Amino acid sequence: MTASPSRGSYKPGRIREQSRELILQAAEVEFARHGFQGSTMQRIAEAAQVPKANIHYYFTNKLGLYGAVLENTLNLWDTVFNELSSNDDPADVLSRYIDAKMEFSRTHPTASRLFAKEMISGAPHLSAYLQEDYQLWFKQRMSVFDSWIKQGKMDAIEPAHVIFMIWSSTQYYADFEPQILIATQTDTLTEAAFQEAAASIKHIILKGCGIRT
Amino acid sequence: MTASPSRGSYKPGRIREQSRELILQAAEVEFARHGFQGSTMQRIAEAAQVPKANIHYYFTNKLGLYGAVLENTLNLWDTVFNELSSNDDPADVLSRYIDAKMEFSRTHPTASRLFAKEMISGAPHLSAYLQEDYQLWFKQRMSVFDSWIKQGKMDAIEPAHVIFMIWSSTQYYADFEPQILIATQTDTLTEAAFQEAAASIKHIILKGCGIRT
DNA sequence: TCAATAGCTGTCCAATTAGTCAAGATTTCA
DNA sequence: TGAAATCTTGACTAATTGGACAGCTATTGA
Repeated sequence: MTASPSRGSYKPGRIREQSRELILQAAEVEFARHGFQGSTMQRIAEAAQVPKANIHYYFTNKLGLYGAVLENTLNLWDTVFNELSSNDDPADVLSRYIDAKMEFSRTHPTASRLFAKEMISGAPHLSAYLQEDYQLWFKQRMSVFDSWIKQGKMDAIEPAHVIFMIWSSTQYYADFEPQILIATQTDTLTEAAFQEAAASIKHIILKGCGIRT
Repeated sequence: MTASPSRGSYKPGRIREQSRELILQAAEVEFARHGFQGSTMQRIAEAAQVPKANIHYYFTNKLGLYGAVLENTLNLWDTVFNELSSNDDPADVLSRYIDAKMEFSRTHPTASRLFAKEMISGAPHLSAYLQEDYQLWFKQRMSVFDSWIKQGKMDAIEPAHVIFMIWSSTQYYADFEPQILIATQTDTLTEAAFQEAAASIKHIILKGCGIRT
């Protein structure tokens, strides 16, 4: 609203994209750690190494910034969600999906944490995104499981719970990292540790669902 | 520091306990939903239906209140943690433990969420509690699993990952309730839903670990 | 009954922080 | 080059909020 482009035959600068991205990244880390209210524009500005007023040039207000971060993050999630494709071989599909989710936890822990915090807070800013598309996606995947059950390819377990188990166990390694580190008495989760965890999860889920590998 | 009991042969009132408890309960809900920074003393006061200044009479400051809430909560957790007793029958032990954890998620969702938020934030106020005792507990349970593996009572899976799977999947139904509600298109998680979830988790974990029931 | 102690709260204050703004610097392209 | 558009930022403001505190009421036990 500050400067409205009246009829300028101007170039929609690419500085814009760079600066926005820089700020968004800093904001994601800040929001994931301290939540919406707990984050300060000042700290985000410092992390992004720009003056605070510069953030307000690119984003209308704090909520707008938060929304932009959330949207950014949700696009990432979508990619991983859709990794759960339908296929005739449940062992193959679920293995891939668990690996993809686990890889996401490893490479995008802050995105996972941001999402988790939103959920725990009652998803006040997420409910808009998680409506019809999401429910459709969920229903479709459920029906794939159902068909596997009908074909005797897996045990008769309510598919929703299987999906929830995959989500929870994989996200745990991003969201609850401090607890894992303390419990296992290590100080970083290595890539090898993630692979070992993924292997364990795959073993338990597949075998636990009666899926032949 | 306001009124120091110099040498009063007085009775350490029981009003104290009541008021403290009232405030703690309101604070737990508030902190679980909005986190430490996001919570305001004013809102907690309103929820507890006491003037804000009254909270400051019982608790030194916001951090002190938060610490008290956290300590309260951790005592609850301990009880459930210790449900994982050692016993010769893994099916029995794990079944009971999963049920206990699930029951905790159902009856104490705010405690679960508070704990989760702390973890996701890097456990800044929790690290003190989660040191030696916790690590000892974890090691001991791990060795129980190891003995089961040695006795051929379960598959050779790194015990830590099994415990993490139990924790994550059971806590999920408290922490990520909004997501579950949206996905399953219901508006409350009934006791029956919890039992069904517990049954699924038990099926998958036990069978997945190769534990005979 | 009556101090002494414990419990309560309205009012105020200082610090933090989101957001504004206007002036200036830089970039773009005709 | 130059003027229009875009970008930058220091300084300021208003609102929120944690916390202090003095004076008050209620409870207790002798």
